[in-house]
Amino acid sequence: MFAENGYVGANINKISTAAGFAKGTIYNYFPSKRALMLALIDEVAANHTSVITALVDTEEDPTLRLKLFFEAGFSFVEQHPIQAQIVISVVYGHDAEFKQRFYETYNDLFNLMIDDIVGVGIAQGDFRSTNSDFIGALLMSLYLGSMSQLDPKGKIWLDPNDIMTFVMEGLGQGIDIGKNQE
Amino acid sequence: MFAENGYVGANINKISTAAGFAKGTIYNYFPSKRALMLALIDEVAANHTSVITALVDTEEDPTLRLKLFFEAGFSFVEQHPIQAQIVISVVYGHDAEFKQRFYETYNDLFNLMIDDIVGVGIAQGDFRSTNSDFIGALLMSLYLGSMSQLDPKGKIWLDPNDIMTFVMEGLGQGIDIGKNQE
Amino acid sequence: MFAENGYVGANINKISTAAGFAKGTIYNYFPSKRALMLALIDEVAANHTSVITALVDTEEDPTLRLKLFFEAGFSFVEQHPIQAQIVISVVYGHDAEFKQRFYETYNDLFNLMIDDIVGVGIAQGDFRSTNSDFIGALLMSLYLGSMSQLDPKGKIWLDPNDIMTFVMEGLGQGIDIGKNQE
Amino acid sequence: MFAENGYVGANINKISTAAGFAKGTIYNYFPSKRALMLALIDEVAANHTSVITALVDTEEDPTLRLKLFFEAGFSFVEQHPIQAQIVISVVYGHDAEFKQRFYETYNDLFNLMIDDIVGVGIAQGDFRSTNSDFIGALLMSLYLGSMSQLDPKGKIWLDPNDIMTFVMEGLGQGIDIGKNQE
DNA sequence: GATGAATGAGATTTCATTCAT
DNA sequence: CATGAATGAAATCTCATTCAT
Repeated sequence: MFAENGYVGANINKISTAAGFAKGTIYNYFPSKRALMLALIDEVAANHTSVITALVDTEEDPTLRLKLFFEAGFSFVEQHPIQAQIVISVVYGHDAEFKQRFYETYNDLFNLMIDDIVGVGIAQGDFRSTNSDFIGALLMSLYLGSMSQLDPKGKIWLDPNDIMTFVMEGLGQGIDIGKNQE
Repeated sequence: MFAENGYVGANINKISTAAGFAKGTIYNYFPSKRALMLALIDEVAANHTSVITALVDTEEDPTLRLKLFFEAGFSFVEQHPIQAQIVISVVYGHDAEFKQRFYETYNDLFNLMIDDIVGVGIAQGDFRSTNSDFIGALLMSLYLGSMSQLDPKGKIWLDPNDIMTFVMEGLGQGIDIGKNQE
Repeated sequence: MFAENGYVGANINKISTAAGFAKGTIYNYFPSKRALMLALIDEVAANHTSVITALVDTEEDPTLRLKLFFEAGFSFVEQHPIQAQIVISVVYGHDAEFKQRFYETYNDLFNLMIDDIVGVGIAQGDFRSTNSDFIGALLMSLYLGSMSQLDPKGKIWLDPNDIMTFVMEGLGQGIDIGKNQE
Repeated sequence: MFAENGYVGANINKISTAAGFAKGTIYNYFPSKRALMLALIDEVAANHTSVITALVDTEEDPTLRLKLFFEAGFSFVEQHPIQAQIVISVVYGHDAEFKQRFYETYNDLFNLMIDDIVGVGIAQGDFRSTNSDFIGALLMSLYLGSMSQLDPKGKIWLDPNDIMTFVMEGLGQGIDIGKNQE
């Protein structure tokens, strides 16, 4: 409900009914609609982070880790489009408290990208750049932007492989771009 | 108000008061809150499109035109952060009618990017890719994503020049990335 | 407007526009919407009353006068359906002030029917009844009821001649009923 | 409230307060003011129809059935003046949807009068006329017209017996008219 | 005298939240 | 522990009326 209609657009009554409970039951578990949304953000963040981290940690090479980050990320989006939509809703929404909660709960993921992948990659000379913060932020921005290009069935319009290729190219690898995009 | 709080969060009463009018006065000019929002989308689209088109049309070379697109785009965002926020609000929001209106009113800009810049650039061999649709969508996505990284003062977190450099690199030019990012 | 939508349903703005004036102009002539309606009731009453009285007064015999009353009445309704609708609106409406004004302004017509036609008719033995008030009220009720059976083109569904025949029969005359109704 | 002030004049806030509830409670049972009114029309129609039908069906002779129709009808009006006022409000009001609902829900009553009473009465030679539709419509019109002559206490100004006598006379019976009118 | 932009009281409707059962 | 009827603040929208031009 939150994913489909946004926080204000979501309706506690419909949420509870869809969940198979009565309206009041929600208030036995969450003190308010707002608290429910915050709990949801936490849950999504935990899932999202663990899926990506788990896969990224199977490799050590920064380039491979970066690829795995995007792969795991896009895979998460395709398999959990509703959770992804929640993220988009919060990131591009208007609620300061939700945004803050998002940045808090996704802190690990940002650090993974900026320090453990890009930072190490630059230090080892794998990536052409002197500024890991910029590159990290750019890549996260590109990732979030791609996520938001969901069609209703949760399929990302821009092919993940093509995006990765484009990114690798920008970071110094030479591969043909766009070949997977039909 | 729409920019700051989103469509649902905005309040007609506060909007009118902030504009120095009484509640009812708005309804002498717009039949509904929704119609006001649609008019706003149209106005922003017209401004946004004309600023970018005007600058892009001063050059003929696809590479230069692409640079000018981003320059004009980021310049518009920095000078009109509130209008930019409206765009973000619509693009990443939950209202289907607003989204459709956005895509209708921004049609020219999408065509400019995809056909007139990327399409021509690929045809001339300036850009390494065979798929102008993908590249065009990716670049528009990157542009919109960057726009949304506004801080409250309207300053984009990611430096426009760096983004352009990254893009040029991905498309086949060789310049150091991230040097302008402090 | 009042006829079509009722007093509350009528809109001062549309009224003035349809009249070819600006909204404010009405208030140069009438202190309020209510005053406008009251003036309208007076005007309709004057028309209505004078049309019926003029025709009824061309005869002296109560039976003929009663026939002329209905003839003139139905003729007025068919030629001025909108004015007739105003009358219905007031008589069957919910505004006490309007109703009172109606009974005041239609006082002459009620007296014409009850005293000058039915009263005289009973006194002369033309009508079988001992109660002119009842018969007068019944006939006025029947007249108003018939008036209200207007279709949008102002045509009364019940044929006036048939109603008159029915009435005459009830009052002691013998003519076939319903023959004019197709 | 609807009876007293008409549909537009009635106020949801006052309705709910008078009913001993808060404003919003009504909306737990009816989706809109309009839906509430339609439900009310249906309920009144069901009551009204069943009271009349039940009594009319105790006799077989058309003349007696016609008398019982008026008796039951006027009895209903005197015992449920507020429900009667609702009917008047709808029949002589300006809302097309309400009118249509009225004619739909009162269809059985119209058929009872036109086909089962007047039609049969004419066929059997009890009523002098060749047109059951006209007589039926006239009698329904007379009935509705009489109903609307309510004083605030629900007492009909025109005595039901007198109206019935008048009607019987018009249809071919010979009884003194108006003797019961005090 | 005509105008119509501005007004704001008041109406309907929504929905998060409470709480007695 | 679950329920859902009741609540009322708050939001959108209407429209008779005012008044400066």
